[in-house]
Amino acid sequence: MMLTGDCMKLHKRLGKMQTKFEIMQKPVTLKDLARETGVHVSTVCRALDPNFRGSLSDAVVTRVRDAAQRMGYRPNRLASGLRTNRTMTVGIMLPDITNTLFPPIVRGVESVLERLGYAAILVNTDSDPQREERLLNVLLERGVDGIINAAAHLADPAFEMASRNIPVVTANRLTDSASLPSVVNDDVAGIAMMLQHLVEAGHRKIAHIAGPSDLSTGVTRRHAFVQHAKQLGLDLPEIAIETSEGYSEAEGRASTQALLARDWPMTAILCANDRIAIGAIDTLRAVGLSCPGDVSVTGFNDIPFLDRIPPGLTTIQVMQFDVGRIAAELLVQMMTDPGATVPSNVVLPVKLIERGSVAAPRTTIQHRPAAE
Amino acid sequence: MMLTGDCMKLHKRLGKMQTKFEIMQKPVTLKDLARETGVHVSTVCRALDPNFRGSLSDAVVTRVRDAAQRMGYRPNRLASGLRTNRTMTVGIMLPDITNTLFPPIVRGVESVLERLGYAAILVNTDSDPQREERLLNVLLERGVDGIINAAAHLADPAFEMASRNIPVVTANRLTDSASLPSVVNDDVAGIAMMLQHLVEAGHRKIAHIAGPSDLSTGVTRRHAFVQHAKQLGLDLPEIAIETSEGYSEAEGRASTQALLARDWPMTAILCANDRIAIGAIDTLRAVGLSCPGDVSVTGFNDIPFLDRIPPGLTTIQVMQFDVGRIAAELLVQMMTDPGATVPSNVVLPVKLIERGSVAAPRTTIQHRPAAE
DNA sequence: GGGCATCGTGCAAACGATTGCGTCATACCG
DNA sequence: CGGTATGACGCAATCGTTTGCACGATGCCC
Repeated sequence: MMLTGDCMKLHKRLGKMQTKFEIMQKPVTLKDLARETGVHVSTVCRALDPNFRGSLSDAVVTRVRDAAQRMGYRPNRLASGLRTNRTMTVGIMLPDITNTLFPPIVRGVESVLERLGYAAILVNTDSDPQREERLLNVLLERGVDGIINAAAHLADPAFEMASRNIPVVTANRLTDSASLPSVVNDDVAGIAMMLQHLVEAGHRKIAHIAGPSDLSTGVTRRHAFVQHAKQLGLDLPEIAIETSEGYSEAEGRASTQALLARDWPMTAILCANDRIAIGAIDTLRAVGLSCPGDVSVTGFNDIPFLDRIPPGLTTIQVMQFDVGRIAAELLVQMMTDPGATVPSNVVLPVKLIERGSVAAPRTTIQHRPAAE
Repeated sequence: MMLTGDCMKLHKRLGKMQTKFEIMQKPVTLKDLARETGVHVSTVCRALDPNFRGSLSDAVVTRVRDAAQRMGYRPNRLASGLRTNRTMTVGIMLPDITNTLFPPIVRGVESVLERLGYAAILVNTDSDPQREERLLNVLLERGVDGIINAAAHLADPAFEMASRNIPVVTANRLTDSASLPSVVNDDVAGIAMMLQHLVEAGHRKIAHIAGPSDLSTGVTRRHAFVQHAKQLGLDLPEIAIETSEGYSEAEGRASTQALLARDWPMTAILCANDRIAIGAIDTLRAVGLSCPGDVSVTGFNDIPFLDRIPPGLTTIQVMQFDVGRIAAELLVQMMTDPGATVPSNVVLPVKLIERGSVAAPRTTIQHRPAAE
């Protein structure tokens, strides 16, 4: 009877193993180490725990550790996580990793988490709230210890909910709720510097292509633009601002067409980010206007390779790696000491990078191409 | 006694909860659903299993599912994975996500895995074997069901080992061992096309900056270059080839300096990838040579924004998204049906993109800048 | 009407690691 | 020498799901 049972079991196991991974050896567990070293599995567990605050004889500890080393023991984080409720895994949520703005954030996050033994599950929301909610579940089902959200929308009910049960830090963007710790760039200062720069170059009629109005970067930069334009006493009619639906070259092109169609004699366009600015320059060129000859254009972020793309976009350099790094540091604090309330909102300094896309305005401004 | 124990427990639990996440409710489990619906937890489990092949009364199924919905049940993948040995999580290993070559691969992988309910743990090796081994452990400890390795070195003992116990597919690169399924671009065809293109433009003295010799892309492209150069009857001395240590602009600059120092009258440099090519053009310009006027330069991969960088690099377009997508499809096959031996090596077609960095060679070739 | 298949559920043992508590034995103190 | 503190370990429950098996009930056939 017993024999039969064992045979069956063995047979099945072989049946499974003989498929592809022939030499597949079962991973060694604490139980195996216990058998090998002749102590109880609980003792093995403690011997392997680097910060175990109890007492074990040195003999046992070294014996266990040697065995673990020798037999290639690899802790099973699933089991461990099930028991302790800590998986040493965090979630990173971002709009789209192919957007060059985000990889540095990821590396920044990893730069602090990896040392501490964390791994990161990465998900791309494509700015789709439905996907975002689904992916949030994907993370929670896997018991992540915390989440870094670089895809935050201003209104983000799912995350508001989640953040009640699990540490969440937003990176690069903010949520409406001030309760969420965040790490962002100094959008206000960046816009102020840029506007100042344009004015110093002689511009007085400056248009703005704003980012999406459901993103903090969109509204913050837009608001900063309006505020500082007023302070500087600039002429700022409604039609000087066009709000794009997304941070893409295509949106930049479309928005620029819209601006041009309005017949406002702008001499510069301050764009909410680099990709929009690139699109803007595309459209300017397409209608026969040159940048910076006819219209100056500025960006935001200073994405990679931007320095190599003519005419060289004058932009605001942000520290994306540090955004990720500091966000991770906050998250670690929250994860390790849930008691400490760490809801800080870190704002990182930015820097103006002058390139070739800004020049003094022409005395005679010719807005529509002659051909039209 | 029992009472005291319970009190203690309760006290502790409260102590933990009252910290930051006040309203933190315990996640609802199968047990909760069982209590709620009045059936056994095993029944609940089956009722929730979409492809359960047994029989359950419709009444119970709907009752359970309703309760699950209502109470916000979220399956615990840790527990599930512990029991079934399937975590619905895969590992993606790549050299560096900030290298724009890799994000599309990641999205390609996700495009197939996400639909099937998989999540991805992403790790960056920085091409450091030590890190690679450590990160491999990070993945295995978390019980990933499979690994997509886009950071493969030619000799990769760790992965050879791992691939005996768990499905592994290499993407974009190959390993020495033919046993690992892989998805790569047609490096040979790409180099052949490019060489042909240069020859048709009139070049006969073509140098090559090869990629690192521990990477399949490095040696494959180099080998293809040599083969086709011979076939085309080109003059190809040893000094026409410089092997770089990495796929970076800096390496491209250094290698180009080395080539220039050799006094071989090359009229074109075929670079192993775009970033090397960009570096090459940098150096040419630095010593007063123009591209394509004095020396034609070509790349490989067609990374984003390349079309916007002057003079417009003529390059080979690869389908990185599909590399990821197909690698994931292979992986899924291997994960779901370990019996089927799927070790195929998929090679994706490439395409020549003509831009401005290739021109006919000058009749009079002047190699060292006049100033030197 | 007895026997037998089938259906709908329950039972309980896993999976591997963690941890509060209990239990020895030794050491030490008065 | 009795008693107690302490050190070194074992015991067993627990985390949440899964799944082979058992078990009662119903239906069906001869």
